Amino acid sequence: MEPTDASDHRARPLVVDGARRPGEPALMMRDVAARAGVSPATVSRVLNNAPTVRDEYREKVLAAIAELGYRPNRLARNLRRRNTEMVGVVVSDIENPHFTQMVRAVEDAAYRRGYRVLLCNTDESAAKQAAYLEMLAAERVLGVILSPSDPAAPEIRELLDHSIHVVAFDRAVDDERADAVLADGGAAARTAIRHLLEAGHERIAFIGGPRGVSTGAERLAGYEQAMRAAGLEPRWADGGFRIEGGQQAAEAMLDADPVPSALLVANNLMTIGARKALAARGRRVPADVALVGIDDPFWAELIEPPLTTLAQPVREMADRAVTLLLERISGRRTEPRRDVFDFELRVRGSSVAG
Amino acid sequence: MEPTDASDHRARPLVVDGARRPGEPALMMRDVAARAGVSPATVSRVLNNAPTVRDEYREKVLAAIAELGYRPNRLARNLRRRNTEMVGVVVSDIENPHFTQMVRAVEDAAYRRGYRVLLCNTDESAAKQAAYLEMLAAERVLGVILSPSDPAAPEIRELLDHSIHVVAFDRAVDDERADAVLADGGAAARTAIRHLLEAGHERIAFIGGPRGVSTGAERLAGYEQAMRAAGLEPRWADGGFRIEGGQQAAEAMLDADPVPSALLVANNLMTIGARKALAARGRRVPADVALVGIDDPFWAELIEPPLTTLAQPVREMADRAVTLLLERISGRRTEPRRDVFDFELRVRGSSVAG
DNA sequence: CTGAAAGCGCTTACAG
DNA sequence: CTGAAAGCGCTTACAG
Repeated sequence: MEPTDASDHRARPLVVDGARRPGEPALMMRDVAARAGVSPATVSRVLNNAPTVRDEYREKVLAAIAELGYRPNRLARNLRRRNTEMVGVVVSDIENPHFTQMVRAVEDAAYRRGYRVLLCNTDESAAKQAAYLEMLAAERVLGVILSPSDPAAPEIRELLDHSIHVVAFDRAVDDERADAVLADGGAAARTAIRHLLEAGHERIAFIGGPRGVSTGAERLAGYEQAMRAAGLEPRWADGGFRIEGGQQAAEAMLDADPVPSALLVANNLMTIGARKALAARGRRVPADVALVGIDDPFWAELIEPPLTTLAQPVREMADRAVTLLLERISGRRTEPRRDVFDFELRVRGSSVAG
Repeated sequence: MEPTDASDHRARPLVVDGARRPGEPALMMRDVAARAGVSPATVSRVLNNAPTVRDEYREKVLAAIAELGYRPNRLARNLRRRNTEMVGVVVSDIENPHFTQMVRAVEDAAYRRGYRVLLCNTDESAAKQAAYLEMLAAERVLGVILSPSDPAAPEIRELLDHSIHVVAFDRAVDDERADAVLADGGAAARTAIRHLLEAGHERIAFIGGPRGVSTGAERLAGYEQAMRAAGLEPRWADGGFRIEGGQQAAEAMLDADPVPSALLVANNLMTIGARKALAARGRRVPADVALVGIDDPFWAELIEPPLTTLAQPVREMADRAVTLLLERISGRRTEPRRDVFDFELRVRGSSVAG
């Protein structure tokens, strides 16, 4: 038996022949009202759990709903109430396990609270982000959880102007009225460098992401800072947060002189690319080159050697994002808020000799 | 002051700096109409690309829209038109890379055709599937692409009764009015067994999924059939399509006598579990035990040895599912249709000596 | 506590 | 080709 959740009010009618005939006009509130001998207003009150309905009526209405198999039309309610119960979730690549985890966690948190998720995948494209944000505005969603491809997009301002709440997730947005749930990528990079320094490395190179997004910029800054603090020369390349970019950047570094003894890679996709490059160049991990990746995708433990990572508390962060959104929606909070979480270093075989 | 039509009771201030002040009532069609000197009906026609609008008016309307920053309210259109541009996508676990690929591909195909995706994650729970399908019905989505946790759920019938189209994806549903886009899991299992027989294996065990869903049932049937045809005794266990289940099933098999020389695993999550079991028991792949997995997740090429898999053409299938849905929506087709795709064997290191 | 009536912001037959 | 008017199916002040 499945655990039944509270929202599951499936008092199922005995429909005589198994099904209403298809194509029949959908039932409306007034049909239920007629059957129950009350007004549509009363039906509406029952459906919305208004406390003021007499028990006798409530039961009649519930019975009529069950007998007829009535299903309210949300479209009408949404128009009347001028909003929906939907939350837009905008990510740049849902196939990236980091975002998959996040989408999953947001969906979960939203579902538990009675909200639904409209999924928007922007492919790191500013144009697609713009199209989606416009659509979310037109659709009058309650709020948007946004991991921006373009943090300065004018559509973000427009959403906020229309009082549609925005929570920046994972990556910051420029507009200061948005809430934000972020992880401290600068600290993550510094932690990683410290770990590699302790393991005796000095020639530590960095494969970074686009500096136009906050995660790209701050992870690079953290790396440079940690290297300079240790009296070492930073050396880095931009892999665009993509597999191929990571591979190309790593290949170039491995072909250069001196060859790095350790590689810090700024996201999980580029780490896949870096591993390909290492394999292609015949470099063993960690004997020849140590490898540390930011993000903790589930495959980190599947590969050989397992990948040392910096992990964000994705579920907690997703939960927080939904919480912040609901605080704003309910009006309990009006000032923007910015929560920053810490990464956690997970040492595995790719950075230390087994 | 703006030039206002006498009928416009809501004189609207000029927008000075490009941004409307937050909290102001949203612009409506009649505001645009007043500014352009036409009726709301004409604004609507322009917005919907009705061919009958005089060019001069069209331009005036477009200009007014741009100047005011008007964004139509989809909620109202949806109510009036009695539908939405949304498609529900229901999967049992979006974190399962197989479904991630599928959701991604469906989102892509839907986006290109102007539809949006409402994401529903059921966690293999019949109750959650029921709640989501009810919501999709209430929301009057155009259609549902469904990989069912519960193929016999009464909500599926209800959707179809309400003329909301359903395309079963990956897994079949009982109701015959639904379209279906499936892959031939029986043939996949037979192909896998043939491959292992050719490699000289005879003690081939199978880790299957729940027989309550079509993929679980038919992959098992294909395995049994192929084994019997080869004069071999089938041996299988149910791993519930989950990592832990796959691990437990594999451990039991490895502890039994005789130990299988090859393992066919019915989905990618259980394959992860099987690998854990093999590692825990100190069995080398493929030297001690060959391993073949159904599904071709991206991590199959990342691990050591790379995993031999049976791959579904997920993108093609997703495209087809969206196509079938749109055929039904447009009324171009009224009879249900069922498309079955073939898996493809991808031989990698886990099943043949390197 | 309940009902009649207005209204959410569009679209679309209908008449001109 | 265009506009006035009705209506999509609910919710919610308002009056009783």
